[in-house]
Amino acid sequence: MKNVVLNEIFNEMADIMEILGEDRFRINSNRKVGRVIGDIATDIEILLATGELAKVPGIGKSSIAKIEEFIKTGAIKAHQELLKKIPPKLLELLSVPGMGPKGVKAVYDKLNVKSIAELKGAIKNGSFAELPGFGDKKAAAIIRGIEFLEKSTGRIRLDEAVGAAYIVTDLLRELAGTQRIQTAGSLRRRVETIGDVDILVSSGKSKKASERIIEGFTSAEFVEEVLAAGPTKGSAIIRTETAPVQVDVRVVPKKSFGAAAQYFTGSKEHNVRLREIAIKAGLKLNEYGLFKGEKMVAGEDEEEIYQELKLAYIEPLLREDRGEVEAAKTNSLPELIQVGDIRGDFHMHTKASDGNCEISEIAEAAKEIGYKYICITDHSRSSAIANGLSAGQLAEQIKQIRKLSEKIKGITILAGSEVDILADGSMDFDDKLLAELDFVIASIHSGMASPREKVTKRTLKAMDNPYVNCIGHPTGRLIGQREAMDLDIAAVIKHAAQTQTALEVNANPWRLDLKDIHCRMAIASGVKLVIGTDAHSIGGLGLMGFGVATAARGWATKGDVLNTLSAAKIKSWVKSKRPR
DNA sequence: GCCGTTTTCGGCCCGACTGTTTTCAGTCG
Repeated sequence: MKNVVLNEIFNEMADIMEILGEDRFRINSNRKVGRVIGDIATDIEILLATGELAKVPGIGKSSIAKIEEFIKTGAIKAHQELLKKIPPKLLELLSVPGMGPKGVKAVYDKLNVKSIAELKGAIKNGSFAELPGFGDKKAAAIIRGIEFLEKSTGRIRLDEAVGAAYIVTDLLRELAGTQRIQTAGSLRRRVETIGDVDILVSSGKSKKASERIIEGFTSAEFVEEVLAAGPTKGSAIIRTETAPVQVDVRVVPKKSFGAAAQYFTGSKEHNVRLREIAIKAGLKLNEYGLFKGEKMVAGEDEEEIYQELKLAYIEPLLREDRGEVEAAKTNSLPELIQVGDIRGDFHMHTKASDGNCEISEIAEAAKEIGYKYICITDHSRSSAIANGLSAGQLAEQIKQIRKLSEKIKGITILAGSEVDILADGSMDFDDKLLAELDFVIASIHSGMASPREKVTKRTLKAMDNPYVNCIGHPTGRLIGQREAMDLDIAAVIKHAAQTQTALEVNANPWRLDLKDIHCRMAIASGVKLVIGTDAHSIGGLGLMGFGVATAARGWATKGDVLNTLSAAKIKSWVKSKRPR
């Protein structure tokens, strides 16, 4: 798919135009085109060919011409022209916290600084601080920004963000004057990676109460560095078990709590849409409330804001300006799947392969959660590193599972396997053995760097096997660590629909694979999702929420997810693909 | 550059904090 590279091109054009000081509305427009392309789950070439692209909001004639040019020639002239206007490394300066387009233009024009390395030099020799509008403090802030950039790994995983949020909310709860506490931002929307953690607090009326809360936060022992501390907002880098995390705390009055929650949950693009709707209705929306003139018409609760704007309530998970505002207008939002709808977990490992607990232990733990069934899916023999089971060992395990499922009351234990898809697309076990299993997940664990055609073909062939019920972690990505395979996801989804094969939403926060927009694409094609925690321990079962959130971000309803069915229904679903 | 139950022209989201300023621009979210 050319979506990703087009997304980058349009963003780069916007960045360059911003440095050059061009019209900000055109800049915004280009940025929006980039984002919209990045969010689209369908191959942009297909959209272009079918004429659907013209219907996508935000993409106009001029952008369509550019996209067409790119698909035909592999480049966009306007983009090339812009690139000629600035030195290649200048854009990296924008990534330094504290350096915006104006700052970049100033250091380039006046000091001929063309890269982060040269910026460092200009700060060291003092020329930076002498620029008009700059100074010693700004110089120090930029140096800190560069250091942060050098040591940080960028965005953090969801589980890390959740951990950081706990550290801070635990403290805030203990502080005098705090009333309601709510995590907001991308963490509340359960975006796959988080830049910084936003936490919202409501406090009593006095300004002092608010100041004390910010002070309590910024002076906490876990704070490594205070980035900003005003009367209502504090921003700090905190220590966590894994990485340093930036946390922003905002204190708002009780009557504005809902408006602030709405505002700080974002996404920015979603909020822009809401404010536009407000303006058209003669209202004004900000973090303090929805106003008609001076009068507040909504603000204490989030729901009333949407209500007053004549929109159905939009769940945080959907607030990305990916069509949810339009759906809210016509009251056609999906009823999203929730953790409570999940009746069982399909993907887990035990001591037999690379897990650390017994089947009985994980079954009891699952029963405790309230599941009606689990499916044991240890690795197959080719996953030697993961101590994969031989055919004989799996046959033994199946017997063991049947006995345990009888013995442990209140939960059904299904016998499954996470079978390797071999290099030629065949399965690591023969069909006779696979036929003994209740559910088969097929996964690629090797040759992930192979060319697109090869990894795609492998996956398609696996789905042709009548005993394969689900493709595990279809793209193989590890967030922040390993790129996804160069898989033709559109082809995989199409074939999944044709072969009645489900696609996994691996709930492990390292994976979240399929990711949200791929889930949406699969659902649109009628493909069922299976949410699996890929637990390697009892604690791993607790990751289900991340998978459910990811599916819901892809607009999944209960009906789109196999985990919401009973064990009996699962069995008949499996049976319907098998030869009679 | 994009868009239209106030518009095919004339608009286009909002506020906190910081630093360098004597009233505001830049950056961030």
